[in-house]
Amino acid sequence: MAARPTDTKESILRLGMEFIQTYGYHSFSYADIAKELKIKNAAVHYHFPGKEDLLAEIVEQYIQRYHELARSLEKPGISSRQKIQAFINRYTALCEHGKICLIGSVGSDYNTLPEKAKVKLTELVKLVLGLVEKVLREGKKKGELTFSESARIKSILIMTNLAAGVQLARITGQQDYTAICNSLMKQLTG
Amino acid sequence: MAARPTDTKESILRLGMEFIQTYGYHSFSYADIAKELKIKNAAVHYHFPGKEDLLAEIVEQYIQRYHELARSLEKPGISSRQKIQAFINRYTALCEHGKICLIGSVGSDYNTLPEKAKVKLTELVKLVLGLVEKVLREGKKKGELTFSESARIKSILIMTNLAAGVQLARITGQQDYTAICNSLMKQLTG
DNA sequence: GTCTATATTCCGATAGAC
DNA sequence: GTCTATCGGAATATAGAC
Repeated sequence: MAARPTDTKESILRLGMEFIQTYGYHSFSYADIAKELKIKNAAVHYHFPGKEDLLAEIVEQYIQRYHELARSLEKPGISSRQKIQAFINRYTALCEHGKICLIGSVGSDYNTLPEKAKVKLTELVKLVLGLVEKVLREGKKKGELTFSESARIKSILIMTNLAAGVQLARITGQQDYTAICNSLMKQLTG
Repeated sequence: MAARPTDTKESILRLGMEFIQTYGYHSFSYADIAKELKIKNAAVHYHFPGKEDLLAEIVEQYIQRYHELARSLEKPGISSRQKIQAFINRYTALCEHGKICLIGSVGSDYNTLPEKAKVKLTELVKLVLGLVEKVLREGKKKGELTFSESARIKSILIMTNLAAGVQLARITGQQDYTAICNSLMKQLTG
């Protein structure tokens, strides 16, 4: 099934991410991953000795993806509105597959997480909030975005709307999430 | 330990609620409850045959508490501002104990919930959103609250800010949650 | 209503062969 | 790098005595 040596490891990470966003960290097992990849329990343990090692690398991968998003948005010619939209689009993609964001999923389990994962999760949240805050501050300065709160507070408001919004979508339907997105963009771009 | 027959059942419900809000539905066991109440595993099963029965009753209890809140806010002489504050205060109380709201906790586990709990959770969310929406609509009509969105959308925005806000507080600290509350009240009451 | 005792299943994890 | 085999532990749950 796996040709190059790293293929299996990458597949495990991908599946782990998917399971966490779909079912939650405590609701999938190494057996679930092994079955899906048509390998055995022990093979998963070879790549990630403990489940907490897998979790830490999944959160780390999410961090790297946000660094990549930040870099891609630094290219010239992208409006602040487009940058905010790119951020929102990440949540929309999750929503359309019945998933929730990693922060919301793992965050709900915060008090049961191994210390290593707690630290990485905090790093991730600060990264995301910082990214949004920067876009907001620049957008306001350039006159492309309008909001009355501080950029810091506004980034928290937006992120909490989206993170809880994708969770709400699974309970009451996707139209509530769509309404959140429309409202956020309308607030910011008048 | 338990004098009246219903004491144990009430204690189990109370502990179950606390565990769900602190650790999550999949991270506590009947053994945890039994140990805390100094009874045995089997005694918990007597009151709630399956864990999903316990979950359903906990969500139902939460529904009843919101009905009580709704009734208490119908008394005359309470301003719309005070009603919103009463709603926010529920989240603040959770936050101060490192807990998150039932909706956010169980909502993260949505795809793994028994059908009975899913139905009750949907009922709970609609109840809470409806309650906030009503207060917003009346407050706007009376000139006590200001917002540009529809009351329905605004209720969703407020609820998602609070639900995710208490989760964020465990990760990055309580000051972010406090900032959310201050911002929400400032938005609504100018 | 609570107990002892136990059945069943699953999970995370490891040893050692290939 | 993956396998077979297995261990220890925990969780949900039930039978039957008190």
